[in-house]
Amino acid sequence: MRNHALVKGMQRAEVARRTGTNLETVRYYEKVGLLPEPPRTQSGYRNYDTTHERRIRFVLRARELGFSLDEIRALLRLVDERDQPCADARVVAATHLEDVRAKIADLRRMELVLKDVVKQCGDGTLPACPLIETLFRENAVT
Amino acid sequence: MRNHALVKGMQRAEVARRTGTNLETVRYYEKVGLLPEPPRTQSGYRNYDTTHERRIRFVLRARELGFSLDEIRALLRLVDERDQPCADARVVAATHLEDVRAKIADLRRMELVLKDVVKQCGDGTLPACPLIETLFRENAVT
DNA sequence: GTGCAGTCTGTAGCGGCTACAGGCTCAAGA
DNA sequence: TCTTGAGCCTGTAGCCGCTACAGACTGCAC
Repeated sequence: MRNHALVKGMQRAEVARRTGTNLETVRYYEKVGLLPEPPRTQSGYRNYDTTHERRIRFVLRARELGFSLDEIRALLRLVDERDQPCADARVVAATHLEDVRAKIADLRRMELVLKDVVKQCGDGTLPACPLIETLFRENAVT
Repeated sequence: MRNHALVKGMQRAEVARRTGTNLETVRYYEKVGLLPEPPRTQSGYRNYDTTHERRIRFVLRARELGFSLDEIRALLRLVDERDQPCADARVVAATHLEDVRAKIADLRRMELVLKDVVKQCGDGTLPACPLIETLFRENAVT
């Protein structure tokens, strides 16, 4: 049984395909310390297994939620090193949630102004352009 | 009258201070073609006037509204070259408005998930961490 | 054996700045 | 007059999160 080539691994292209990651991104994540260095074949090819795949998925899901790579590194360190990571992980997530809310607030301010100027521009046949005048005026956003 | 050293200009530090721009950013905007090259003094110092200041403010306001430098270049080209820039400018702004709305939608999705996991984590004393389990699970964001 | 696809490495590029090194210039003070 | 220090000049490198490409090697099919 053990001789059955214990859990045959996969190469970079396969793990990328299975996780929906760009091929180069996998190597990048390894380089920046998000992914442990996989074992290599005799000729130096990387050999991934399901733990790598699982970890890549973690990174991708966290990226989808907008976590920075630094935050993800922190989360993964908690996972790896702490028995009870929840309190610390919660802090990371709560801080990030505040960042996300701040970004939303910024974007909503932009949206309001943009919506207004586009409306004022009407069909664009005005002699003076409200958009351009807004941009030349001070305190466009307030 | 004309001999009165026609409109004495200012140097980079002053125009930066007056517009609230970082000193280096002014040079950067010149380098990437958002700002025309100002005249130089005999010793090569840049000499800005109020038209440069006005243009820098335009760029800053547009940045506050989230326009990319490419979009700003396009807007400025319209200002410089078109008699009636409003129709084209409106298209640039409307397109950007759509981008902003898409970003808001993305962030709101993130916010919902994050809010939920932070809430589930409670005070962080749970044995299993809902946040971390969510990240290891597929389709964190849906 | 020969082709071709896959992998390896290192490096450069994107956007939008920001910062710093190393050299010049300029104005004020001793 | 000489010096000192602040300001300006240039070019270049760094930040983030990838992405892409060059040039060399490997591995598999025909």
